[in-house]
This record gives sequence, C-alpha cells and structure tokens, in this order.
Amino acid sequence: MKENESKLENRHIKPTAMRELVLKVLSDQSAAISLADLEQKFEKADKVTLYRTLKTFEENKLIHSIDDGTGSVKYALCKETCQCHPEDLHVHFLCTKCKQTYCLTDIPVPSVNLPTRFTLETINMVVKGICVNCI
Amino acid sequence: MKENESKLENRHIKPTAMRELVLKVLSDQSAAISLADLEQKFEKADKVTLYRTLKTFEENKLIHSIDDGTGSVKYALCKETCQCHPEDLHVHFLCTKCKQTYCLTDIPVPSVNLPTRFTLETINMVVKGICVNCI
DNA sequence: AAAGTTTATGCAACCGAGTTGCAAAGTTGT
DNA sequence: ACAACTTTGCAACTCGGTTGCATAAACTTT
Repeated sequence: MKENESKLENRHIKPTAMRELVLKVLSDQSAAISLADLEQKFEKADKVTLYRTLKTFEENKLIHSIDDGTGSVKYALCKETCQCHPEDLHVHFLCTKCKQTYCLTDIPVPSVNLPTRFTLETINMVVKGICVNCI
Repeated sequence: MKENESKLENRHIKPTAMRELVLKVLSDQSAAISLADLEQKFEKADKVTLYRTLKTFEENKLIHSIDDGTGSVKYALCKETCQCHPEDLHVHFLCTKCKQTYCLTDIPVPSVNLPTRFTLETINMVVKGICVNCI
C-alpha cells in the first residue's frame, strides 16, 4: 500500500502506521464516514487518536468534512487536486432511510448571487432524500 | 400583540403566554437565533421550556431550523404561506466574522439534478462568508 | 363551580459528539 | 545514545440537545 503512503506525503502528512490504516479505511468507503463509524472499524484504536488523525487529514485537505445535519460530522476523501475552494465543492446527499452520506462529486455546488457586499468563502449543500439503494 | 396570537392560532398552536413571548422575540430578530441565544433574552425562563416551544413551533411550521455548522441549531420565522417544502426553501448565510445566520429569503435554493432513482425530500444550503455589516 | 382530564412548564439529570491536558511511546537528528 | 520533537492513549471535561417526572395551568364535563 505504497500508494496511500505517497498520498499522505503529497499532502505533507507524515505517514505513520495509524494514518495509513485510517486512510485505507477511508479509501475503501463508498460513503462518507463519521468518527464513531471509524472507531468501530478498529478494535483497539483510541477515539482521540482517530479524531486527531481526521483533523490532520482535513487540515491538509486530504479529506473534507460534511455536516449533514445528523449530529455527527462525516468525512470523505478529497480528489487529488482538491483545494477545497468554492469551485472544488460538490453536493452531498444524505439518505434519510439508510443514513448514508454520499459525495455527489459529479454535481458541483451551484453558484449563488449573494446580496451586494456579501462575500463568499464556502458553501455547504446537503440534499436529503432516498438513495438508489433504498427505494 | 393580537397579531402574534393569531399567528399561533393559524398554525394550530395554543397561544400561551410563554409562546407569545417567544414568538415576539423571534419576530424582533433580523437574524436566526439559537436556543442559547433565546435563553439569554429571558431572565427567568427554563431552557427546556424554550426548547419545547421551539420544537412545537417547528413542527407546526411557524419557524424553520437551520443547521449552519456552528454546532448550535438556529431558528427563524417562516413566511405565512410556508409549508417547508423544497420549493419554499431559501439559502442561508453564516457570517464567519459576526457569526450571525441570515435567511436569504429572496434566494431560493437552486434545484439540483440528482442521480437517477435518488428522490429529493429537502435541501440545506448554507453559504459562509462575510456579511455586509462586517466588511 | 367542583372534579377530572388534558396540556404546558420547570427542575434534575442524562446523553453523545467533540474536545483538551497530560503523560507515555515512538520518531528524528546530531 | 541522548536530546528534541511528534504521535498516541487515557481520563476527564464541555456543551448542545434531550428525556423523565412532578407540579402548575388550562380546558371539559357534569
């Protein structure tokens, strides 16, 4: 799994064993994952370590966080080129049945015309409904 | 303040003294307000009562809640005609400087083309940036 | 108007996600 | 091998939100 190691290095994150494991879990997910979810993937890892790992990943834009309104923040991998700028942002989808949160990476967040003298930094757009697996 | 009383009755909420007071506070706000904010507007009211009042208002679509990602849910009045359906939804704006959350009632939430067989229930769209008062 | 029923309010206490402090373990550089 | 720094793990805390239960207030029925 040299690939993950270089992914970490690309984002200037020191590749420790723990971090590679967490990255592996994140890579294997098709949906975004919460800290609690992540904790359950490991039998023995400490919540705080995972928490700080996610923070480090997020600070270095390896992952992005999604506040989907469920009360727990989810995390998902960024694209290689992502800088988490407004033009990089995509829509997220929360299935109200299976509670999975998906990155709709093909759907960019629509631009909005803000009132005059409002400046834009970022946008969080979460669509809720029923996903294809739950119909 | 008969007006607020009838606003409550229109939404089939029994107009108690407490509820009229809370509605008055909400009416006076230009920005959305959190439970903690609301609590501070009263010297003596109990948090739980305010909490349940907000819940009742929300269930009856007198107000809507906004999860702006700050960790505390904000509430703001709905329009008279609002049914909180997707077509009623508007964009919200969180100022990262003053932490105020505004309803941009003139800006409807843009429609998104979901992947096939994804059905839409609701959308939460929060734009973050600097508001006109904080430039 | 009194008794009974329902609804709203208030207090205490709990819950869970996120977070911090600090010490131990591991890593890096000389 | 030693010092300096970074990462990990444990304990404990914060804070927003929530529930249970008892009291108070408001309606109903006679």
